[in-house]
Amino acid sequence: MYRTHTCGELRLSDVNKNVTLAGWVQRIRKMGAMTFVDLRDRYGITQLVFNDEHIAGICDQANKLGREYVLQVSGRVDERSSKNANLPTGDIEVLVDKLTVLNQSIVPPFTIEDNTDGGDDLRMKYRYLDLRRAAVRKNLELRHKMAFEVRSYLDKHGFLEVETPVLVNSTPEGARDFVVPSRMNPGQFYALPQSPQTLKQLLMVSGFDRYFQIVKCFRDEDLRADRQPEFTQIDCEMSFVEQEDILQLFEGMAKHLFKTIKGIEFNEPFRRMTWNDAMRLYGSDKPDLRFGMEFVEVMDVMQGHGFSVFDNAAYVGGICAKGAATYTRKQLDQLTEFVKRPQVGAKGLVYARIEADGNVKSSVDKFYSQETLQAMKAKFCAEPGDLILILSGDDAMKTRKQLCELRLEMGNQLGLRDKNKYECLWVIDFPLFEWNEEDQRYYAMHHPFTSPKPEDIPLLDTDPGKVRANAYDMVINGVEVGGGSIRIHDSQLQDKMFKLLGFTEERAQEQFGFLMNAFKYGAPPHGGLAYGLDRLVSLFAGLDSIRDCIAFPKNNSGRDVMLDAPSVLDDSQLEELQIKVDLKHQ
RNA sequence: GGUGCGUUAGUUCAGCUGGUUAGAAUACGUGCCUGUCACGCACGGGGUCACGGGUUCGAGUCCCGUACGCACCGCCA
Repeated sequence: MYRTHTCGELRLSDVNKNVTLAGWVQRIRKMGAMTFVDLRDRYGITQLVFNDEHIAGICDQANKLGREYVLQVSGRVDERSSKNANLPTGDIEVLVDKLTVLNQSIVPPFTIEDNTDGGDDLRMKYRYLDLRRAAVRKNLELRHKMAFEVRSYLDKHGFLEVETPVLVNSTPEGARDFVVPSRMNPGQFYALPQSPQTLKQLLMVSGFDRYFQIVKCFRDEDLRADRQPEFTQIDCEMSFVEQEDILQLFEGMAKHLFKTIKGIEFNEPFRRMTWNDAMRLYGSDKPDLRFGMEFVEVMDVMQGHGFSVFDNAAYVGGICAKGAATYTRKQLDQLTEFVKRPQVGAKGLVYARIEADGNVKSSVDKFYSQETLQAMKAKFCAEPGDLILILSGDDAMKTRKQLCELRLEMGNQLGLRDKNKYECLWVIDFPLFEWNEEDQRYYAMHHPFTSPKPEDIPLLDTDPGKVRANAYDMVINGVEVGGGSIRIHDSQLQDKMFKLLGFTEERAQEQFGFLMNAFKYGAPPHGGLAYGLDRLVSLFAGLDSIRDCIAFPKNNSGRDVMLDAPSVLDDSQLEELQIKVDLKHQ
């Protein structure tokens, strides 16, 4: 037996027991004829004492150890004379009788401690060492616990976990596919699923009326802090349900997670907001509701006074930052620069301070009377000490998105985005289509299987852009953690959708014939949703990047720097696949 | 495809308007130390300043390009 206890479990009640521990050397403190070693495993850290008074010469053995050596030690649990309140095991130590070095270690490239000196890049290259750190390990433990609670909740509600294939076929719409060549079918490729969307719909046709799967999905698109090329979805689908049934059940799942994992109870139903309101009030389909600062439109007040920037704009609106009138000229200039960055793209920023006497002092004073400015102040419900920030532009939607960036930045600067506060929201009534200016055609905003709202079906022929979908997203603290829709189960309506999306009958048949045919055999009404597990875990853990809750993540360029993947193939492998690599852009 | 920031010791970073031998902290090594827990003290080793080009009497420092990393925009049904 390698060990009788872990390095995290011994307490005062274990004093005088003879124990055997195994683990890694975290730190060595040499005191002459006595040496302390912090021994670490997954469960914690226990202090070992090597004392020459106890066993002659044992310090010499201990002094030859190095960081990350793997040890097995036996000895007696003693109460410490000076305790360490920072450690769960801080009341005790193990007085070592016998030391066995199970393995040596070369000096690690960074310190394996909570406050490591290693940068992200290096930690990823040696991720197996990084994962020894409690800070990273805790994220994976949280991930396990959340996945466990998801399974428990869904099992309790009659869901079956069914695995779907990873080698499937390529779909033209949506994200780029990762492809896998087929040796047995030369010149042909599988694609890795962007989501098991069509397969779970087929399971509904098969009568598995409550399906779920915690499943890897793959998208060959550029990465972000919250986007990996392979990520994990909690994928769910139900039959004989309406939108309300799905919202209720999965709001319940989110609440179950908050309760069991974080001990937070939500007594009220989650807020709901139409996509239109979200865009109008927050300029985003995933607003962060931890703070207010809703947009206020001020076209009526501010236009027609000779300030041509506003007079010629399609949208003039702003936000009121409570108590921010103390902002200095320098800070306001920095905000102006922030909105003028290419990533935001505004032309400029108009600001107005509400002074202690109630007067409004604005950067465009010369165009406006105090009376007009007071009318504006009233629209914002602004009070002395507040700061009003206004953007304008030719394109109302673009300007709102710029204002959204400014709102989030002000939320950050004013400390309104508390990581320990959670504001959950359903965004509903998404548009069914999105017009693409470049291609001069409609694309499905969600996916081509999303059903229109029944009352909007007539608009499909007259004004497709106005059709609303039975689609919904769950948003927590400005993060889209999940989304779904009620699907089309009628093959005629599905045909119509494909037509509107520019599919010829042949192409629709070729790409989705299997689904269309299945729907002819009695498809039940169905719908579902999928949560992004990585995003949920990073939100619960308060992380800035989903990488920190993934054991072996990819870097910004989609590379695994530890494995050095992707890599070129041997000629013999290419030969077998009958593939010739000819890089065009070199 | 684009924008911004970065690349200097094992690591994290400093290095100003260009100027003799490139620093700190930490890690590492050696020695001292019996109550440390970020132990302490002393000494020591450790650098192709990412790469290529240019400007200059002289480049870690200025300019151009490349590579890599991070954040973001586009993209992500």
